[in-house]
Order: sequence, then structure tokens, then C-alpha cells
Amino acid sequence: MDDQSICIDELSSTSDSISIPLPSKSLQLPTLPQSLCRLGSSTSVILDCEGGIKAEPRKLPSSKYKGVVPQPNGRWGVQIYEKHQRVWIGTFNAEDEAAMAYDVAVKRFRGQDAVTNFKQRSDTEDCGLEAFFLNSHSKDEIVDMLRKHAYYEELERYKRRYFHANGDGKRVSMMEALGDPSRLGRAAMACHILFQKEVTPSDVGKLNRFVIPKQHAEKHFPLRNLTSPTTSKGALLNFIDSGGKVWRFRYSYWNSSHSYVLTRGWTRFVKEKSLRAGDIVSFYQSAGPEKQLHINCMRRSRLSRARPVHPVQIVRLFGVDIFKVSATGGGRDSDDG
DNA sequence: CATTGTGTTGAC
DNA sequence: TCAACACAATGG
Repeated sequence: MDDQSICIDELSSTSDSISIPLPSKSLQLPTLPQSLCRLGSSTSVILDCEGGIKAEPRKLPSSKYKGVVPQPNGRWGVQIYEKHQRVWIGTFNAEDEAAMAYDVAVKRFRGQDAVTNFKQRSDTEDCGLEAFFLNSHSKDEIVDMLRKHAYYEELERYKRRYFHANGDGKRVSMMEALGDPSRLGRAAMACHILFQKEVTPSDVGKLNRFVIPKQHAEKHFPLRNLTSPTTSKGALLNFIDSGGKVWRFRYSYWNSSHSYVLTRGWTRFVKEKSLRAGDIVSFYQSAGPEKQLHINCMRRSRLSRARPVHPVQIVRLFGVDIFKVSATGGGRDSDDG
């Protein structure tokens, strides 16, 4: 039951060509995850083909990693699927290297919370930077880097810029880290803010409803032509929070109070987020064909107390809120909420 | 020529 | 969506 009947033709004198020695240090891969040192690629075992001398059908050893497929020459191909179509990520000598390439691709294609082969780093700053780097490039660009085995080189280059600007130990904002404004422009397009609201006591009370200011509702959530299933009872809208969790609310118009509201599911959100009156709830939408809606909330703090919530520009990127404070304001900006 | 990565199919 | 398989396209 063990085998997948892996028979490698050893007809040729080239003993086993399957186990590829890791290219000692082909590229300084960033701290290969510990978890990958198991089983390895020891699939060079030759299973006895009972009595059979017949030439075996060269069966390629399948990879234990997602998105990784064996190549006839013992190398490993990487592919990801999107919209019924395969996107080829490239070929790699090491199976682990291939698996990591898939992880990079899948994070770019499906977001930070996508299923990956390896456990992702827990370093917040590092992850934030990589997320930013990833999403500052198109999918094509990322795929190109991976194909050319230049992704980590490029990423390190980007990080060096960041840490250099940060040389004296002072923290800099993501804004500054970007350096290239055009990059920010493109990245910011990935997700833009629709509107914010300071929640009222009744929004977090027992009514299980959140009132969306009419102007914002009609502008961003027109009930008429929503793509979601819309009935007389309203529509179901999905929102993704900063942790990648999906929240589904019923969205409808209450004739009695002439207001647009989120109802079913709202209390659950309030409870999990420990939402309190005065907190700020923000709504975002990703650009592109997806138009995915996002929701995020934050404790009333310096931000909203100093000002009536309005004057601060916020761009939410990849789970990170980026605050652009007017130069005339505090003078220095700071991230780290 | 070696190798890539596309065409295709069938499972989940 | 996904990988297994076959093999045409690729390019050095």
C-alpha cells in the first residue's frame, strides 16, 4: 500500500537521477523553513517489479507540495491555476525551492491568507514588507521574477532600500518605504477606501444592525444593481477583514426609518471585534475585476479623537492600514497601530 | 539535443 | 482547481 509504484528506469547506467543535490547555495534563500527538512527527495528507491523484466513505464515521482509537478529530467515544475487556466511559474532544481516559489505565487494571486506549502514567517514587519513588495508588482512581474529565479534577489533589494532609509533605527512608514510614488499608486489601486463611520451606541447595541449613512450606501452599495443575490429583502454582501476572515451581512433598506442597514451577521462582527461606540469602521473595495469588499475597524484613538475622523487619508493595503498625514499636521507620521 | 511548459484528461 | 501524463515547442 505504501508505494505509488514508483519505478524508475535504471536501465541506464546513471544510477538514480532523481535525488538532486541541493545547489549548495544557489541563491541565499531567506531562511528556509524548518518544516521542510523531512522526507526530502529520497524517492530514488527502486521497487521490485515482480518478476517483470519489462521496461517500466517511467513514472515520475509526485511531489508532496502543492503546485509542484515533476519534470522528466528530475527537476520540478511549478504551476498555479487561475480562472480555469494554468499559469506556469517555472522549473527548479530542488523540490523545496519549487514549493517556495509556489507559495510566493499563491500569495500574490490569492492574497496573504492563501494556503501555502510552508508556514509563513511570523515577523510582522518582514511579512508586511514582503506583502507590500508582492502587491506592488503585477502578477506577471512576480511570475517573471520567479521564472528567472530572481524573486528573492529583488525582494532583498527592496528590503535593503527600506532598511537603509531606516538606518538610524528610526521607524519609517510604509509610505516612505515605498520610495517610488508610482509604485504606491499602483499598489494603492489594489484596495481603496470607500468610507468610514464612527459607530453609534445603537450600532453596537442589541439591534443587530448597522446604519450605513445614506450618501455612502447609495454611492457604494446601490441595491439596484448589486451583483450579489438581491431580493426584496436586500442583498448578502461579503466583506473580508484584516485577518482575511470573511463576513457576510445582509444589506437592505428599511422603509420605516428610511435608512440603509447591515443586519444579519452584524452582531457577530461587533462581538468578535469588541466594537464599542465611537470606534471607527472602514469599508474598502479592491480594484480590478474582483471588486472584493473589505471591512476593518479600529479603536477610537488618537486618530479620531484629535480630529473628527475626516481629514486623514487612509489606504488599506494587504491587511495594513496606511495613514497619510498631511505635512502640516503632526509633522511626523507613524505607523504601528 | 535537452528541456520546458503546453495540451489534455480525469480526479476531486 | 488540481496534478498526471504525453509530447510539441523551445532554444542553446
